Amino acid sequence: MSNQNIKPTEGEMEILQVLWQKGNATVREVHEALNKKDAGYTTTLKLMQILHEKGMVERDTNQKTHIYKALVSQDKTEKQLVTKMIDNVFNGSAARLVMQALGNHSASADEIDEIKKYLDSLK
Amino acid sequence: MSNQNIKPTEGEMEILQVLWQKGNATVREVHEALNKKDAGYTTTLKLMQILHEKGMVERDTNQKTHIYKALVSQDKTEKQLVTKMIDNVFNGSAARLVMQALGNHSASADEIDEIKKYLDSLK
DNA sequence: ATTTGATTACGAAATAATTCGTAGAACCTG
DNA sequence: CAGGTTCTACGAATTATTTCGTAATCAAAT
Repeated sequence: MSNQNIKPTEGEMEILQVLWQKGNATVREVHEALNKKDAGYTTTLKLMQILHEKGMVERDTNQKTHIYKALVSQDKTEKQLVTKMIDNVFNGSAARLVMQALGNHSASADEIDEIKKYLDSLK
Repeated sequence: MSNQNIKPTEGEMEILQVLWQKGNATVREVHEALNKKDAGYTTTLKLMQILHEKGMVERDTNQKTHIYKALVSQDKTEKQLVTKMIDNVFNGSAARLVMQALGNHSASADEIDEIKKYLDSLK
């Protein structure tokens, strides 16, 4: 099976998102992107090192300051998390998740149209 | 603020779901409903006791065998989890979550119809 | 060359979550 | 009532996750 089990923790997810958004980045860049009052620099560093151990990111160590890049795809990771939530929370019903997501959250009229179009394209 | 912060852990969620489904239940009933190879009876018990400490379930202790019942609403809990995922994983876009959930093939044709109806009802 | 500042490595503390062992109480059944 | 079973309580072990302190390394600047 070529299926690596992607299961980033919450802290790891925060970092992955910065990497997905920036393409690649140094520890400092990531750390500043998530300017959380709580965590220190070495905390971010450590998490990124763990991500590297786990094979979820790669890094270029040619320079003193390493440059990180996500190896796991955003799409696959999101899918995995969503699937897990559908199973764990919504008893396997994607529809229930969708309705819960739309019922509360300010889904704008635009978003709703977008989703409709998407549904039609699924058929 | 009347907003209790519902943040069940994964293990707690499993139990809550059984309680939501059954209405109320003993520890044994819950434990058997989730017949996981891994966990022993007292593990389930402990988790339910923790849920009780945290105020997420109530229990009737008149009989030797206690009867548990969820206090937090399924709807609110699901909403909270979904909202958190939208924020943490999808940068605030409910639409992105929805599409990810539907793109999955986990949605049947029936479900898709249901969602369409729901969207129409939204205005 | 020496200092200063930024970086990585790494272990370990702190926190959170799960799992289990054991003791004692309550309830049968004979 | 004695023995066996089921239950709760509770502490503690285990595992996972996050956070930090410190040392070593490197680079830049004086």
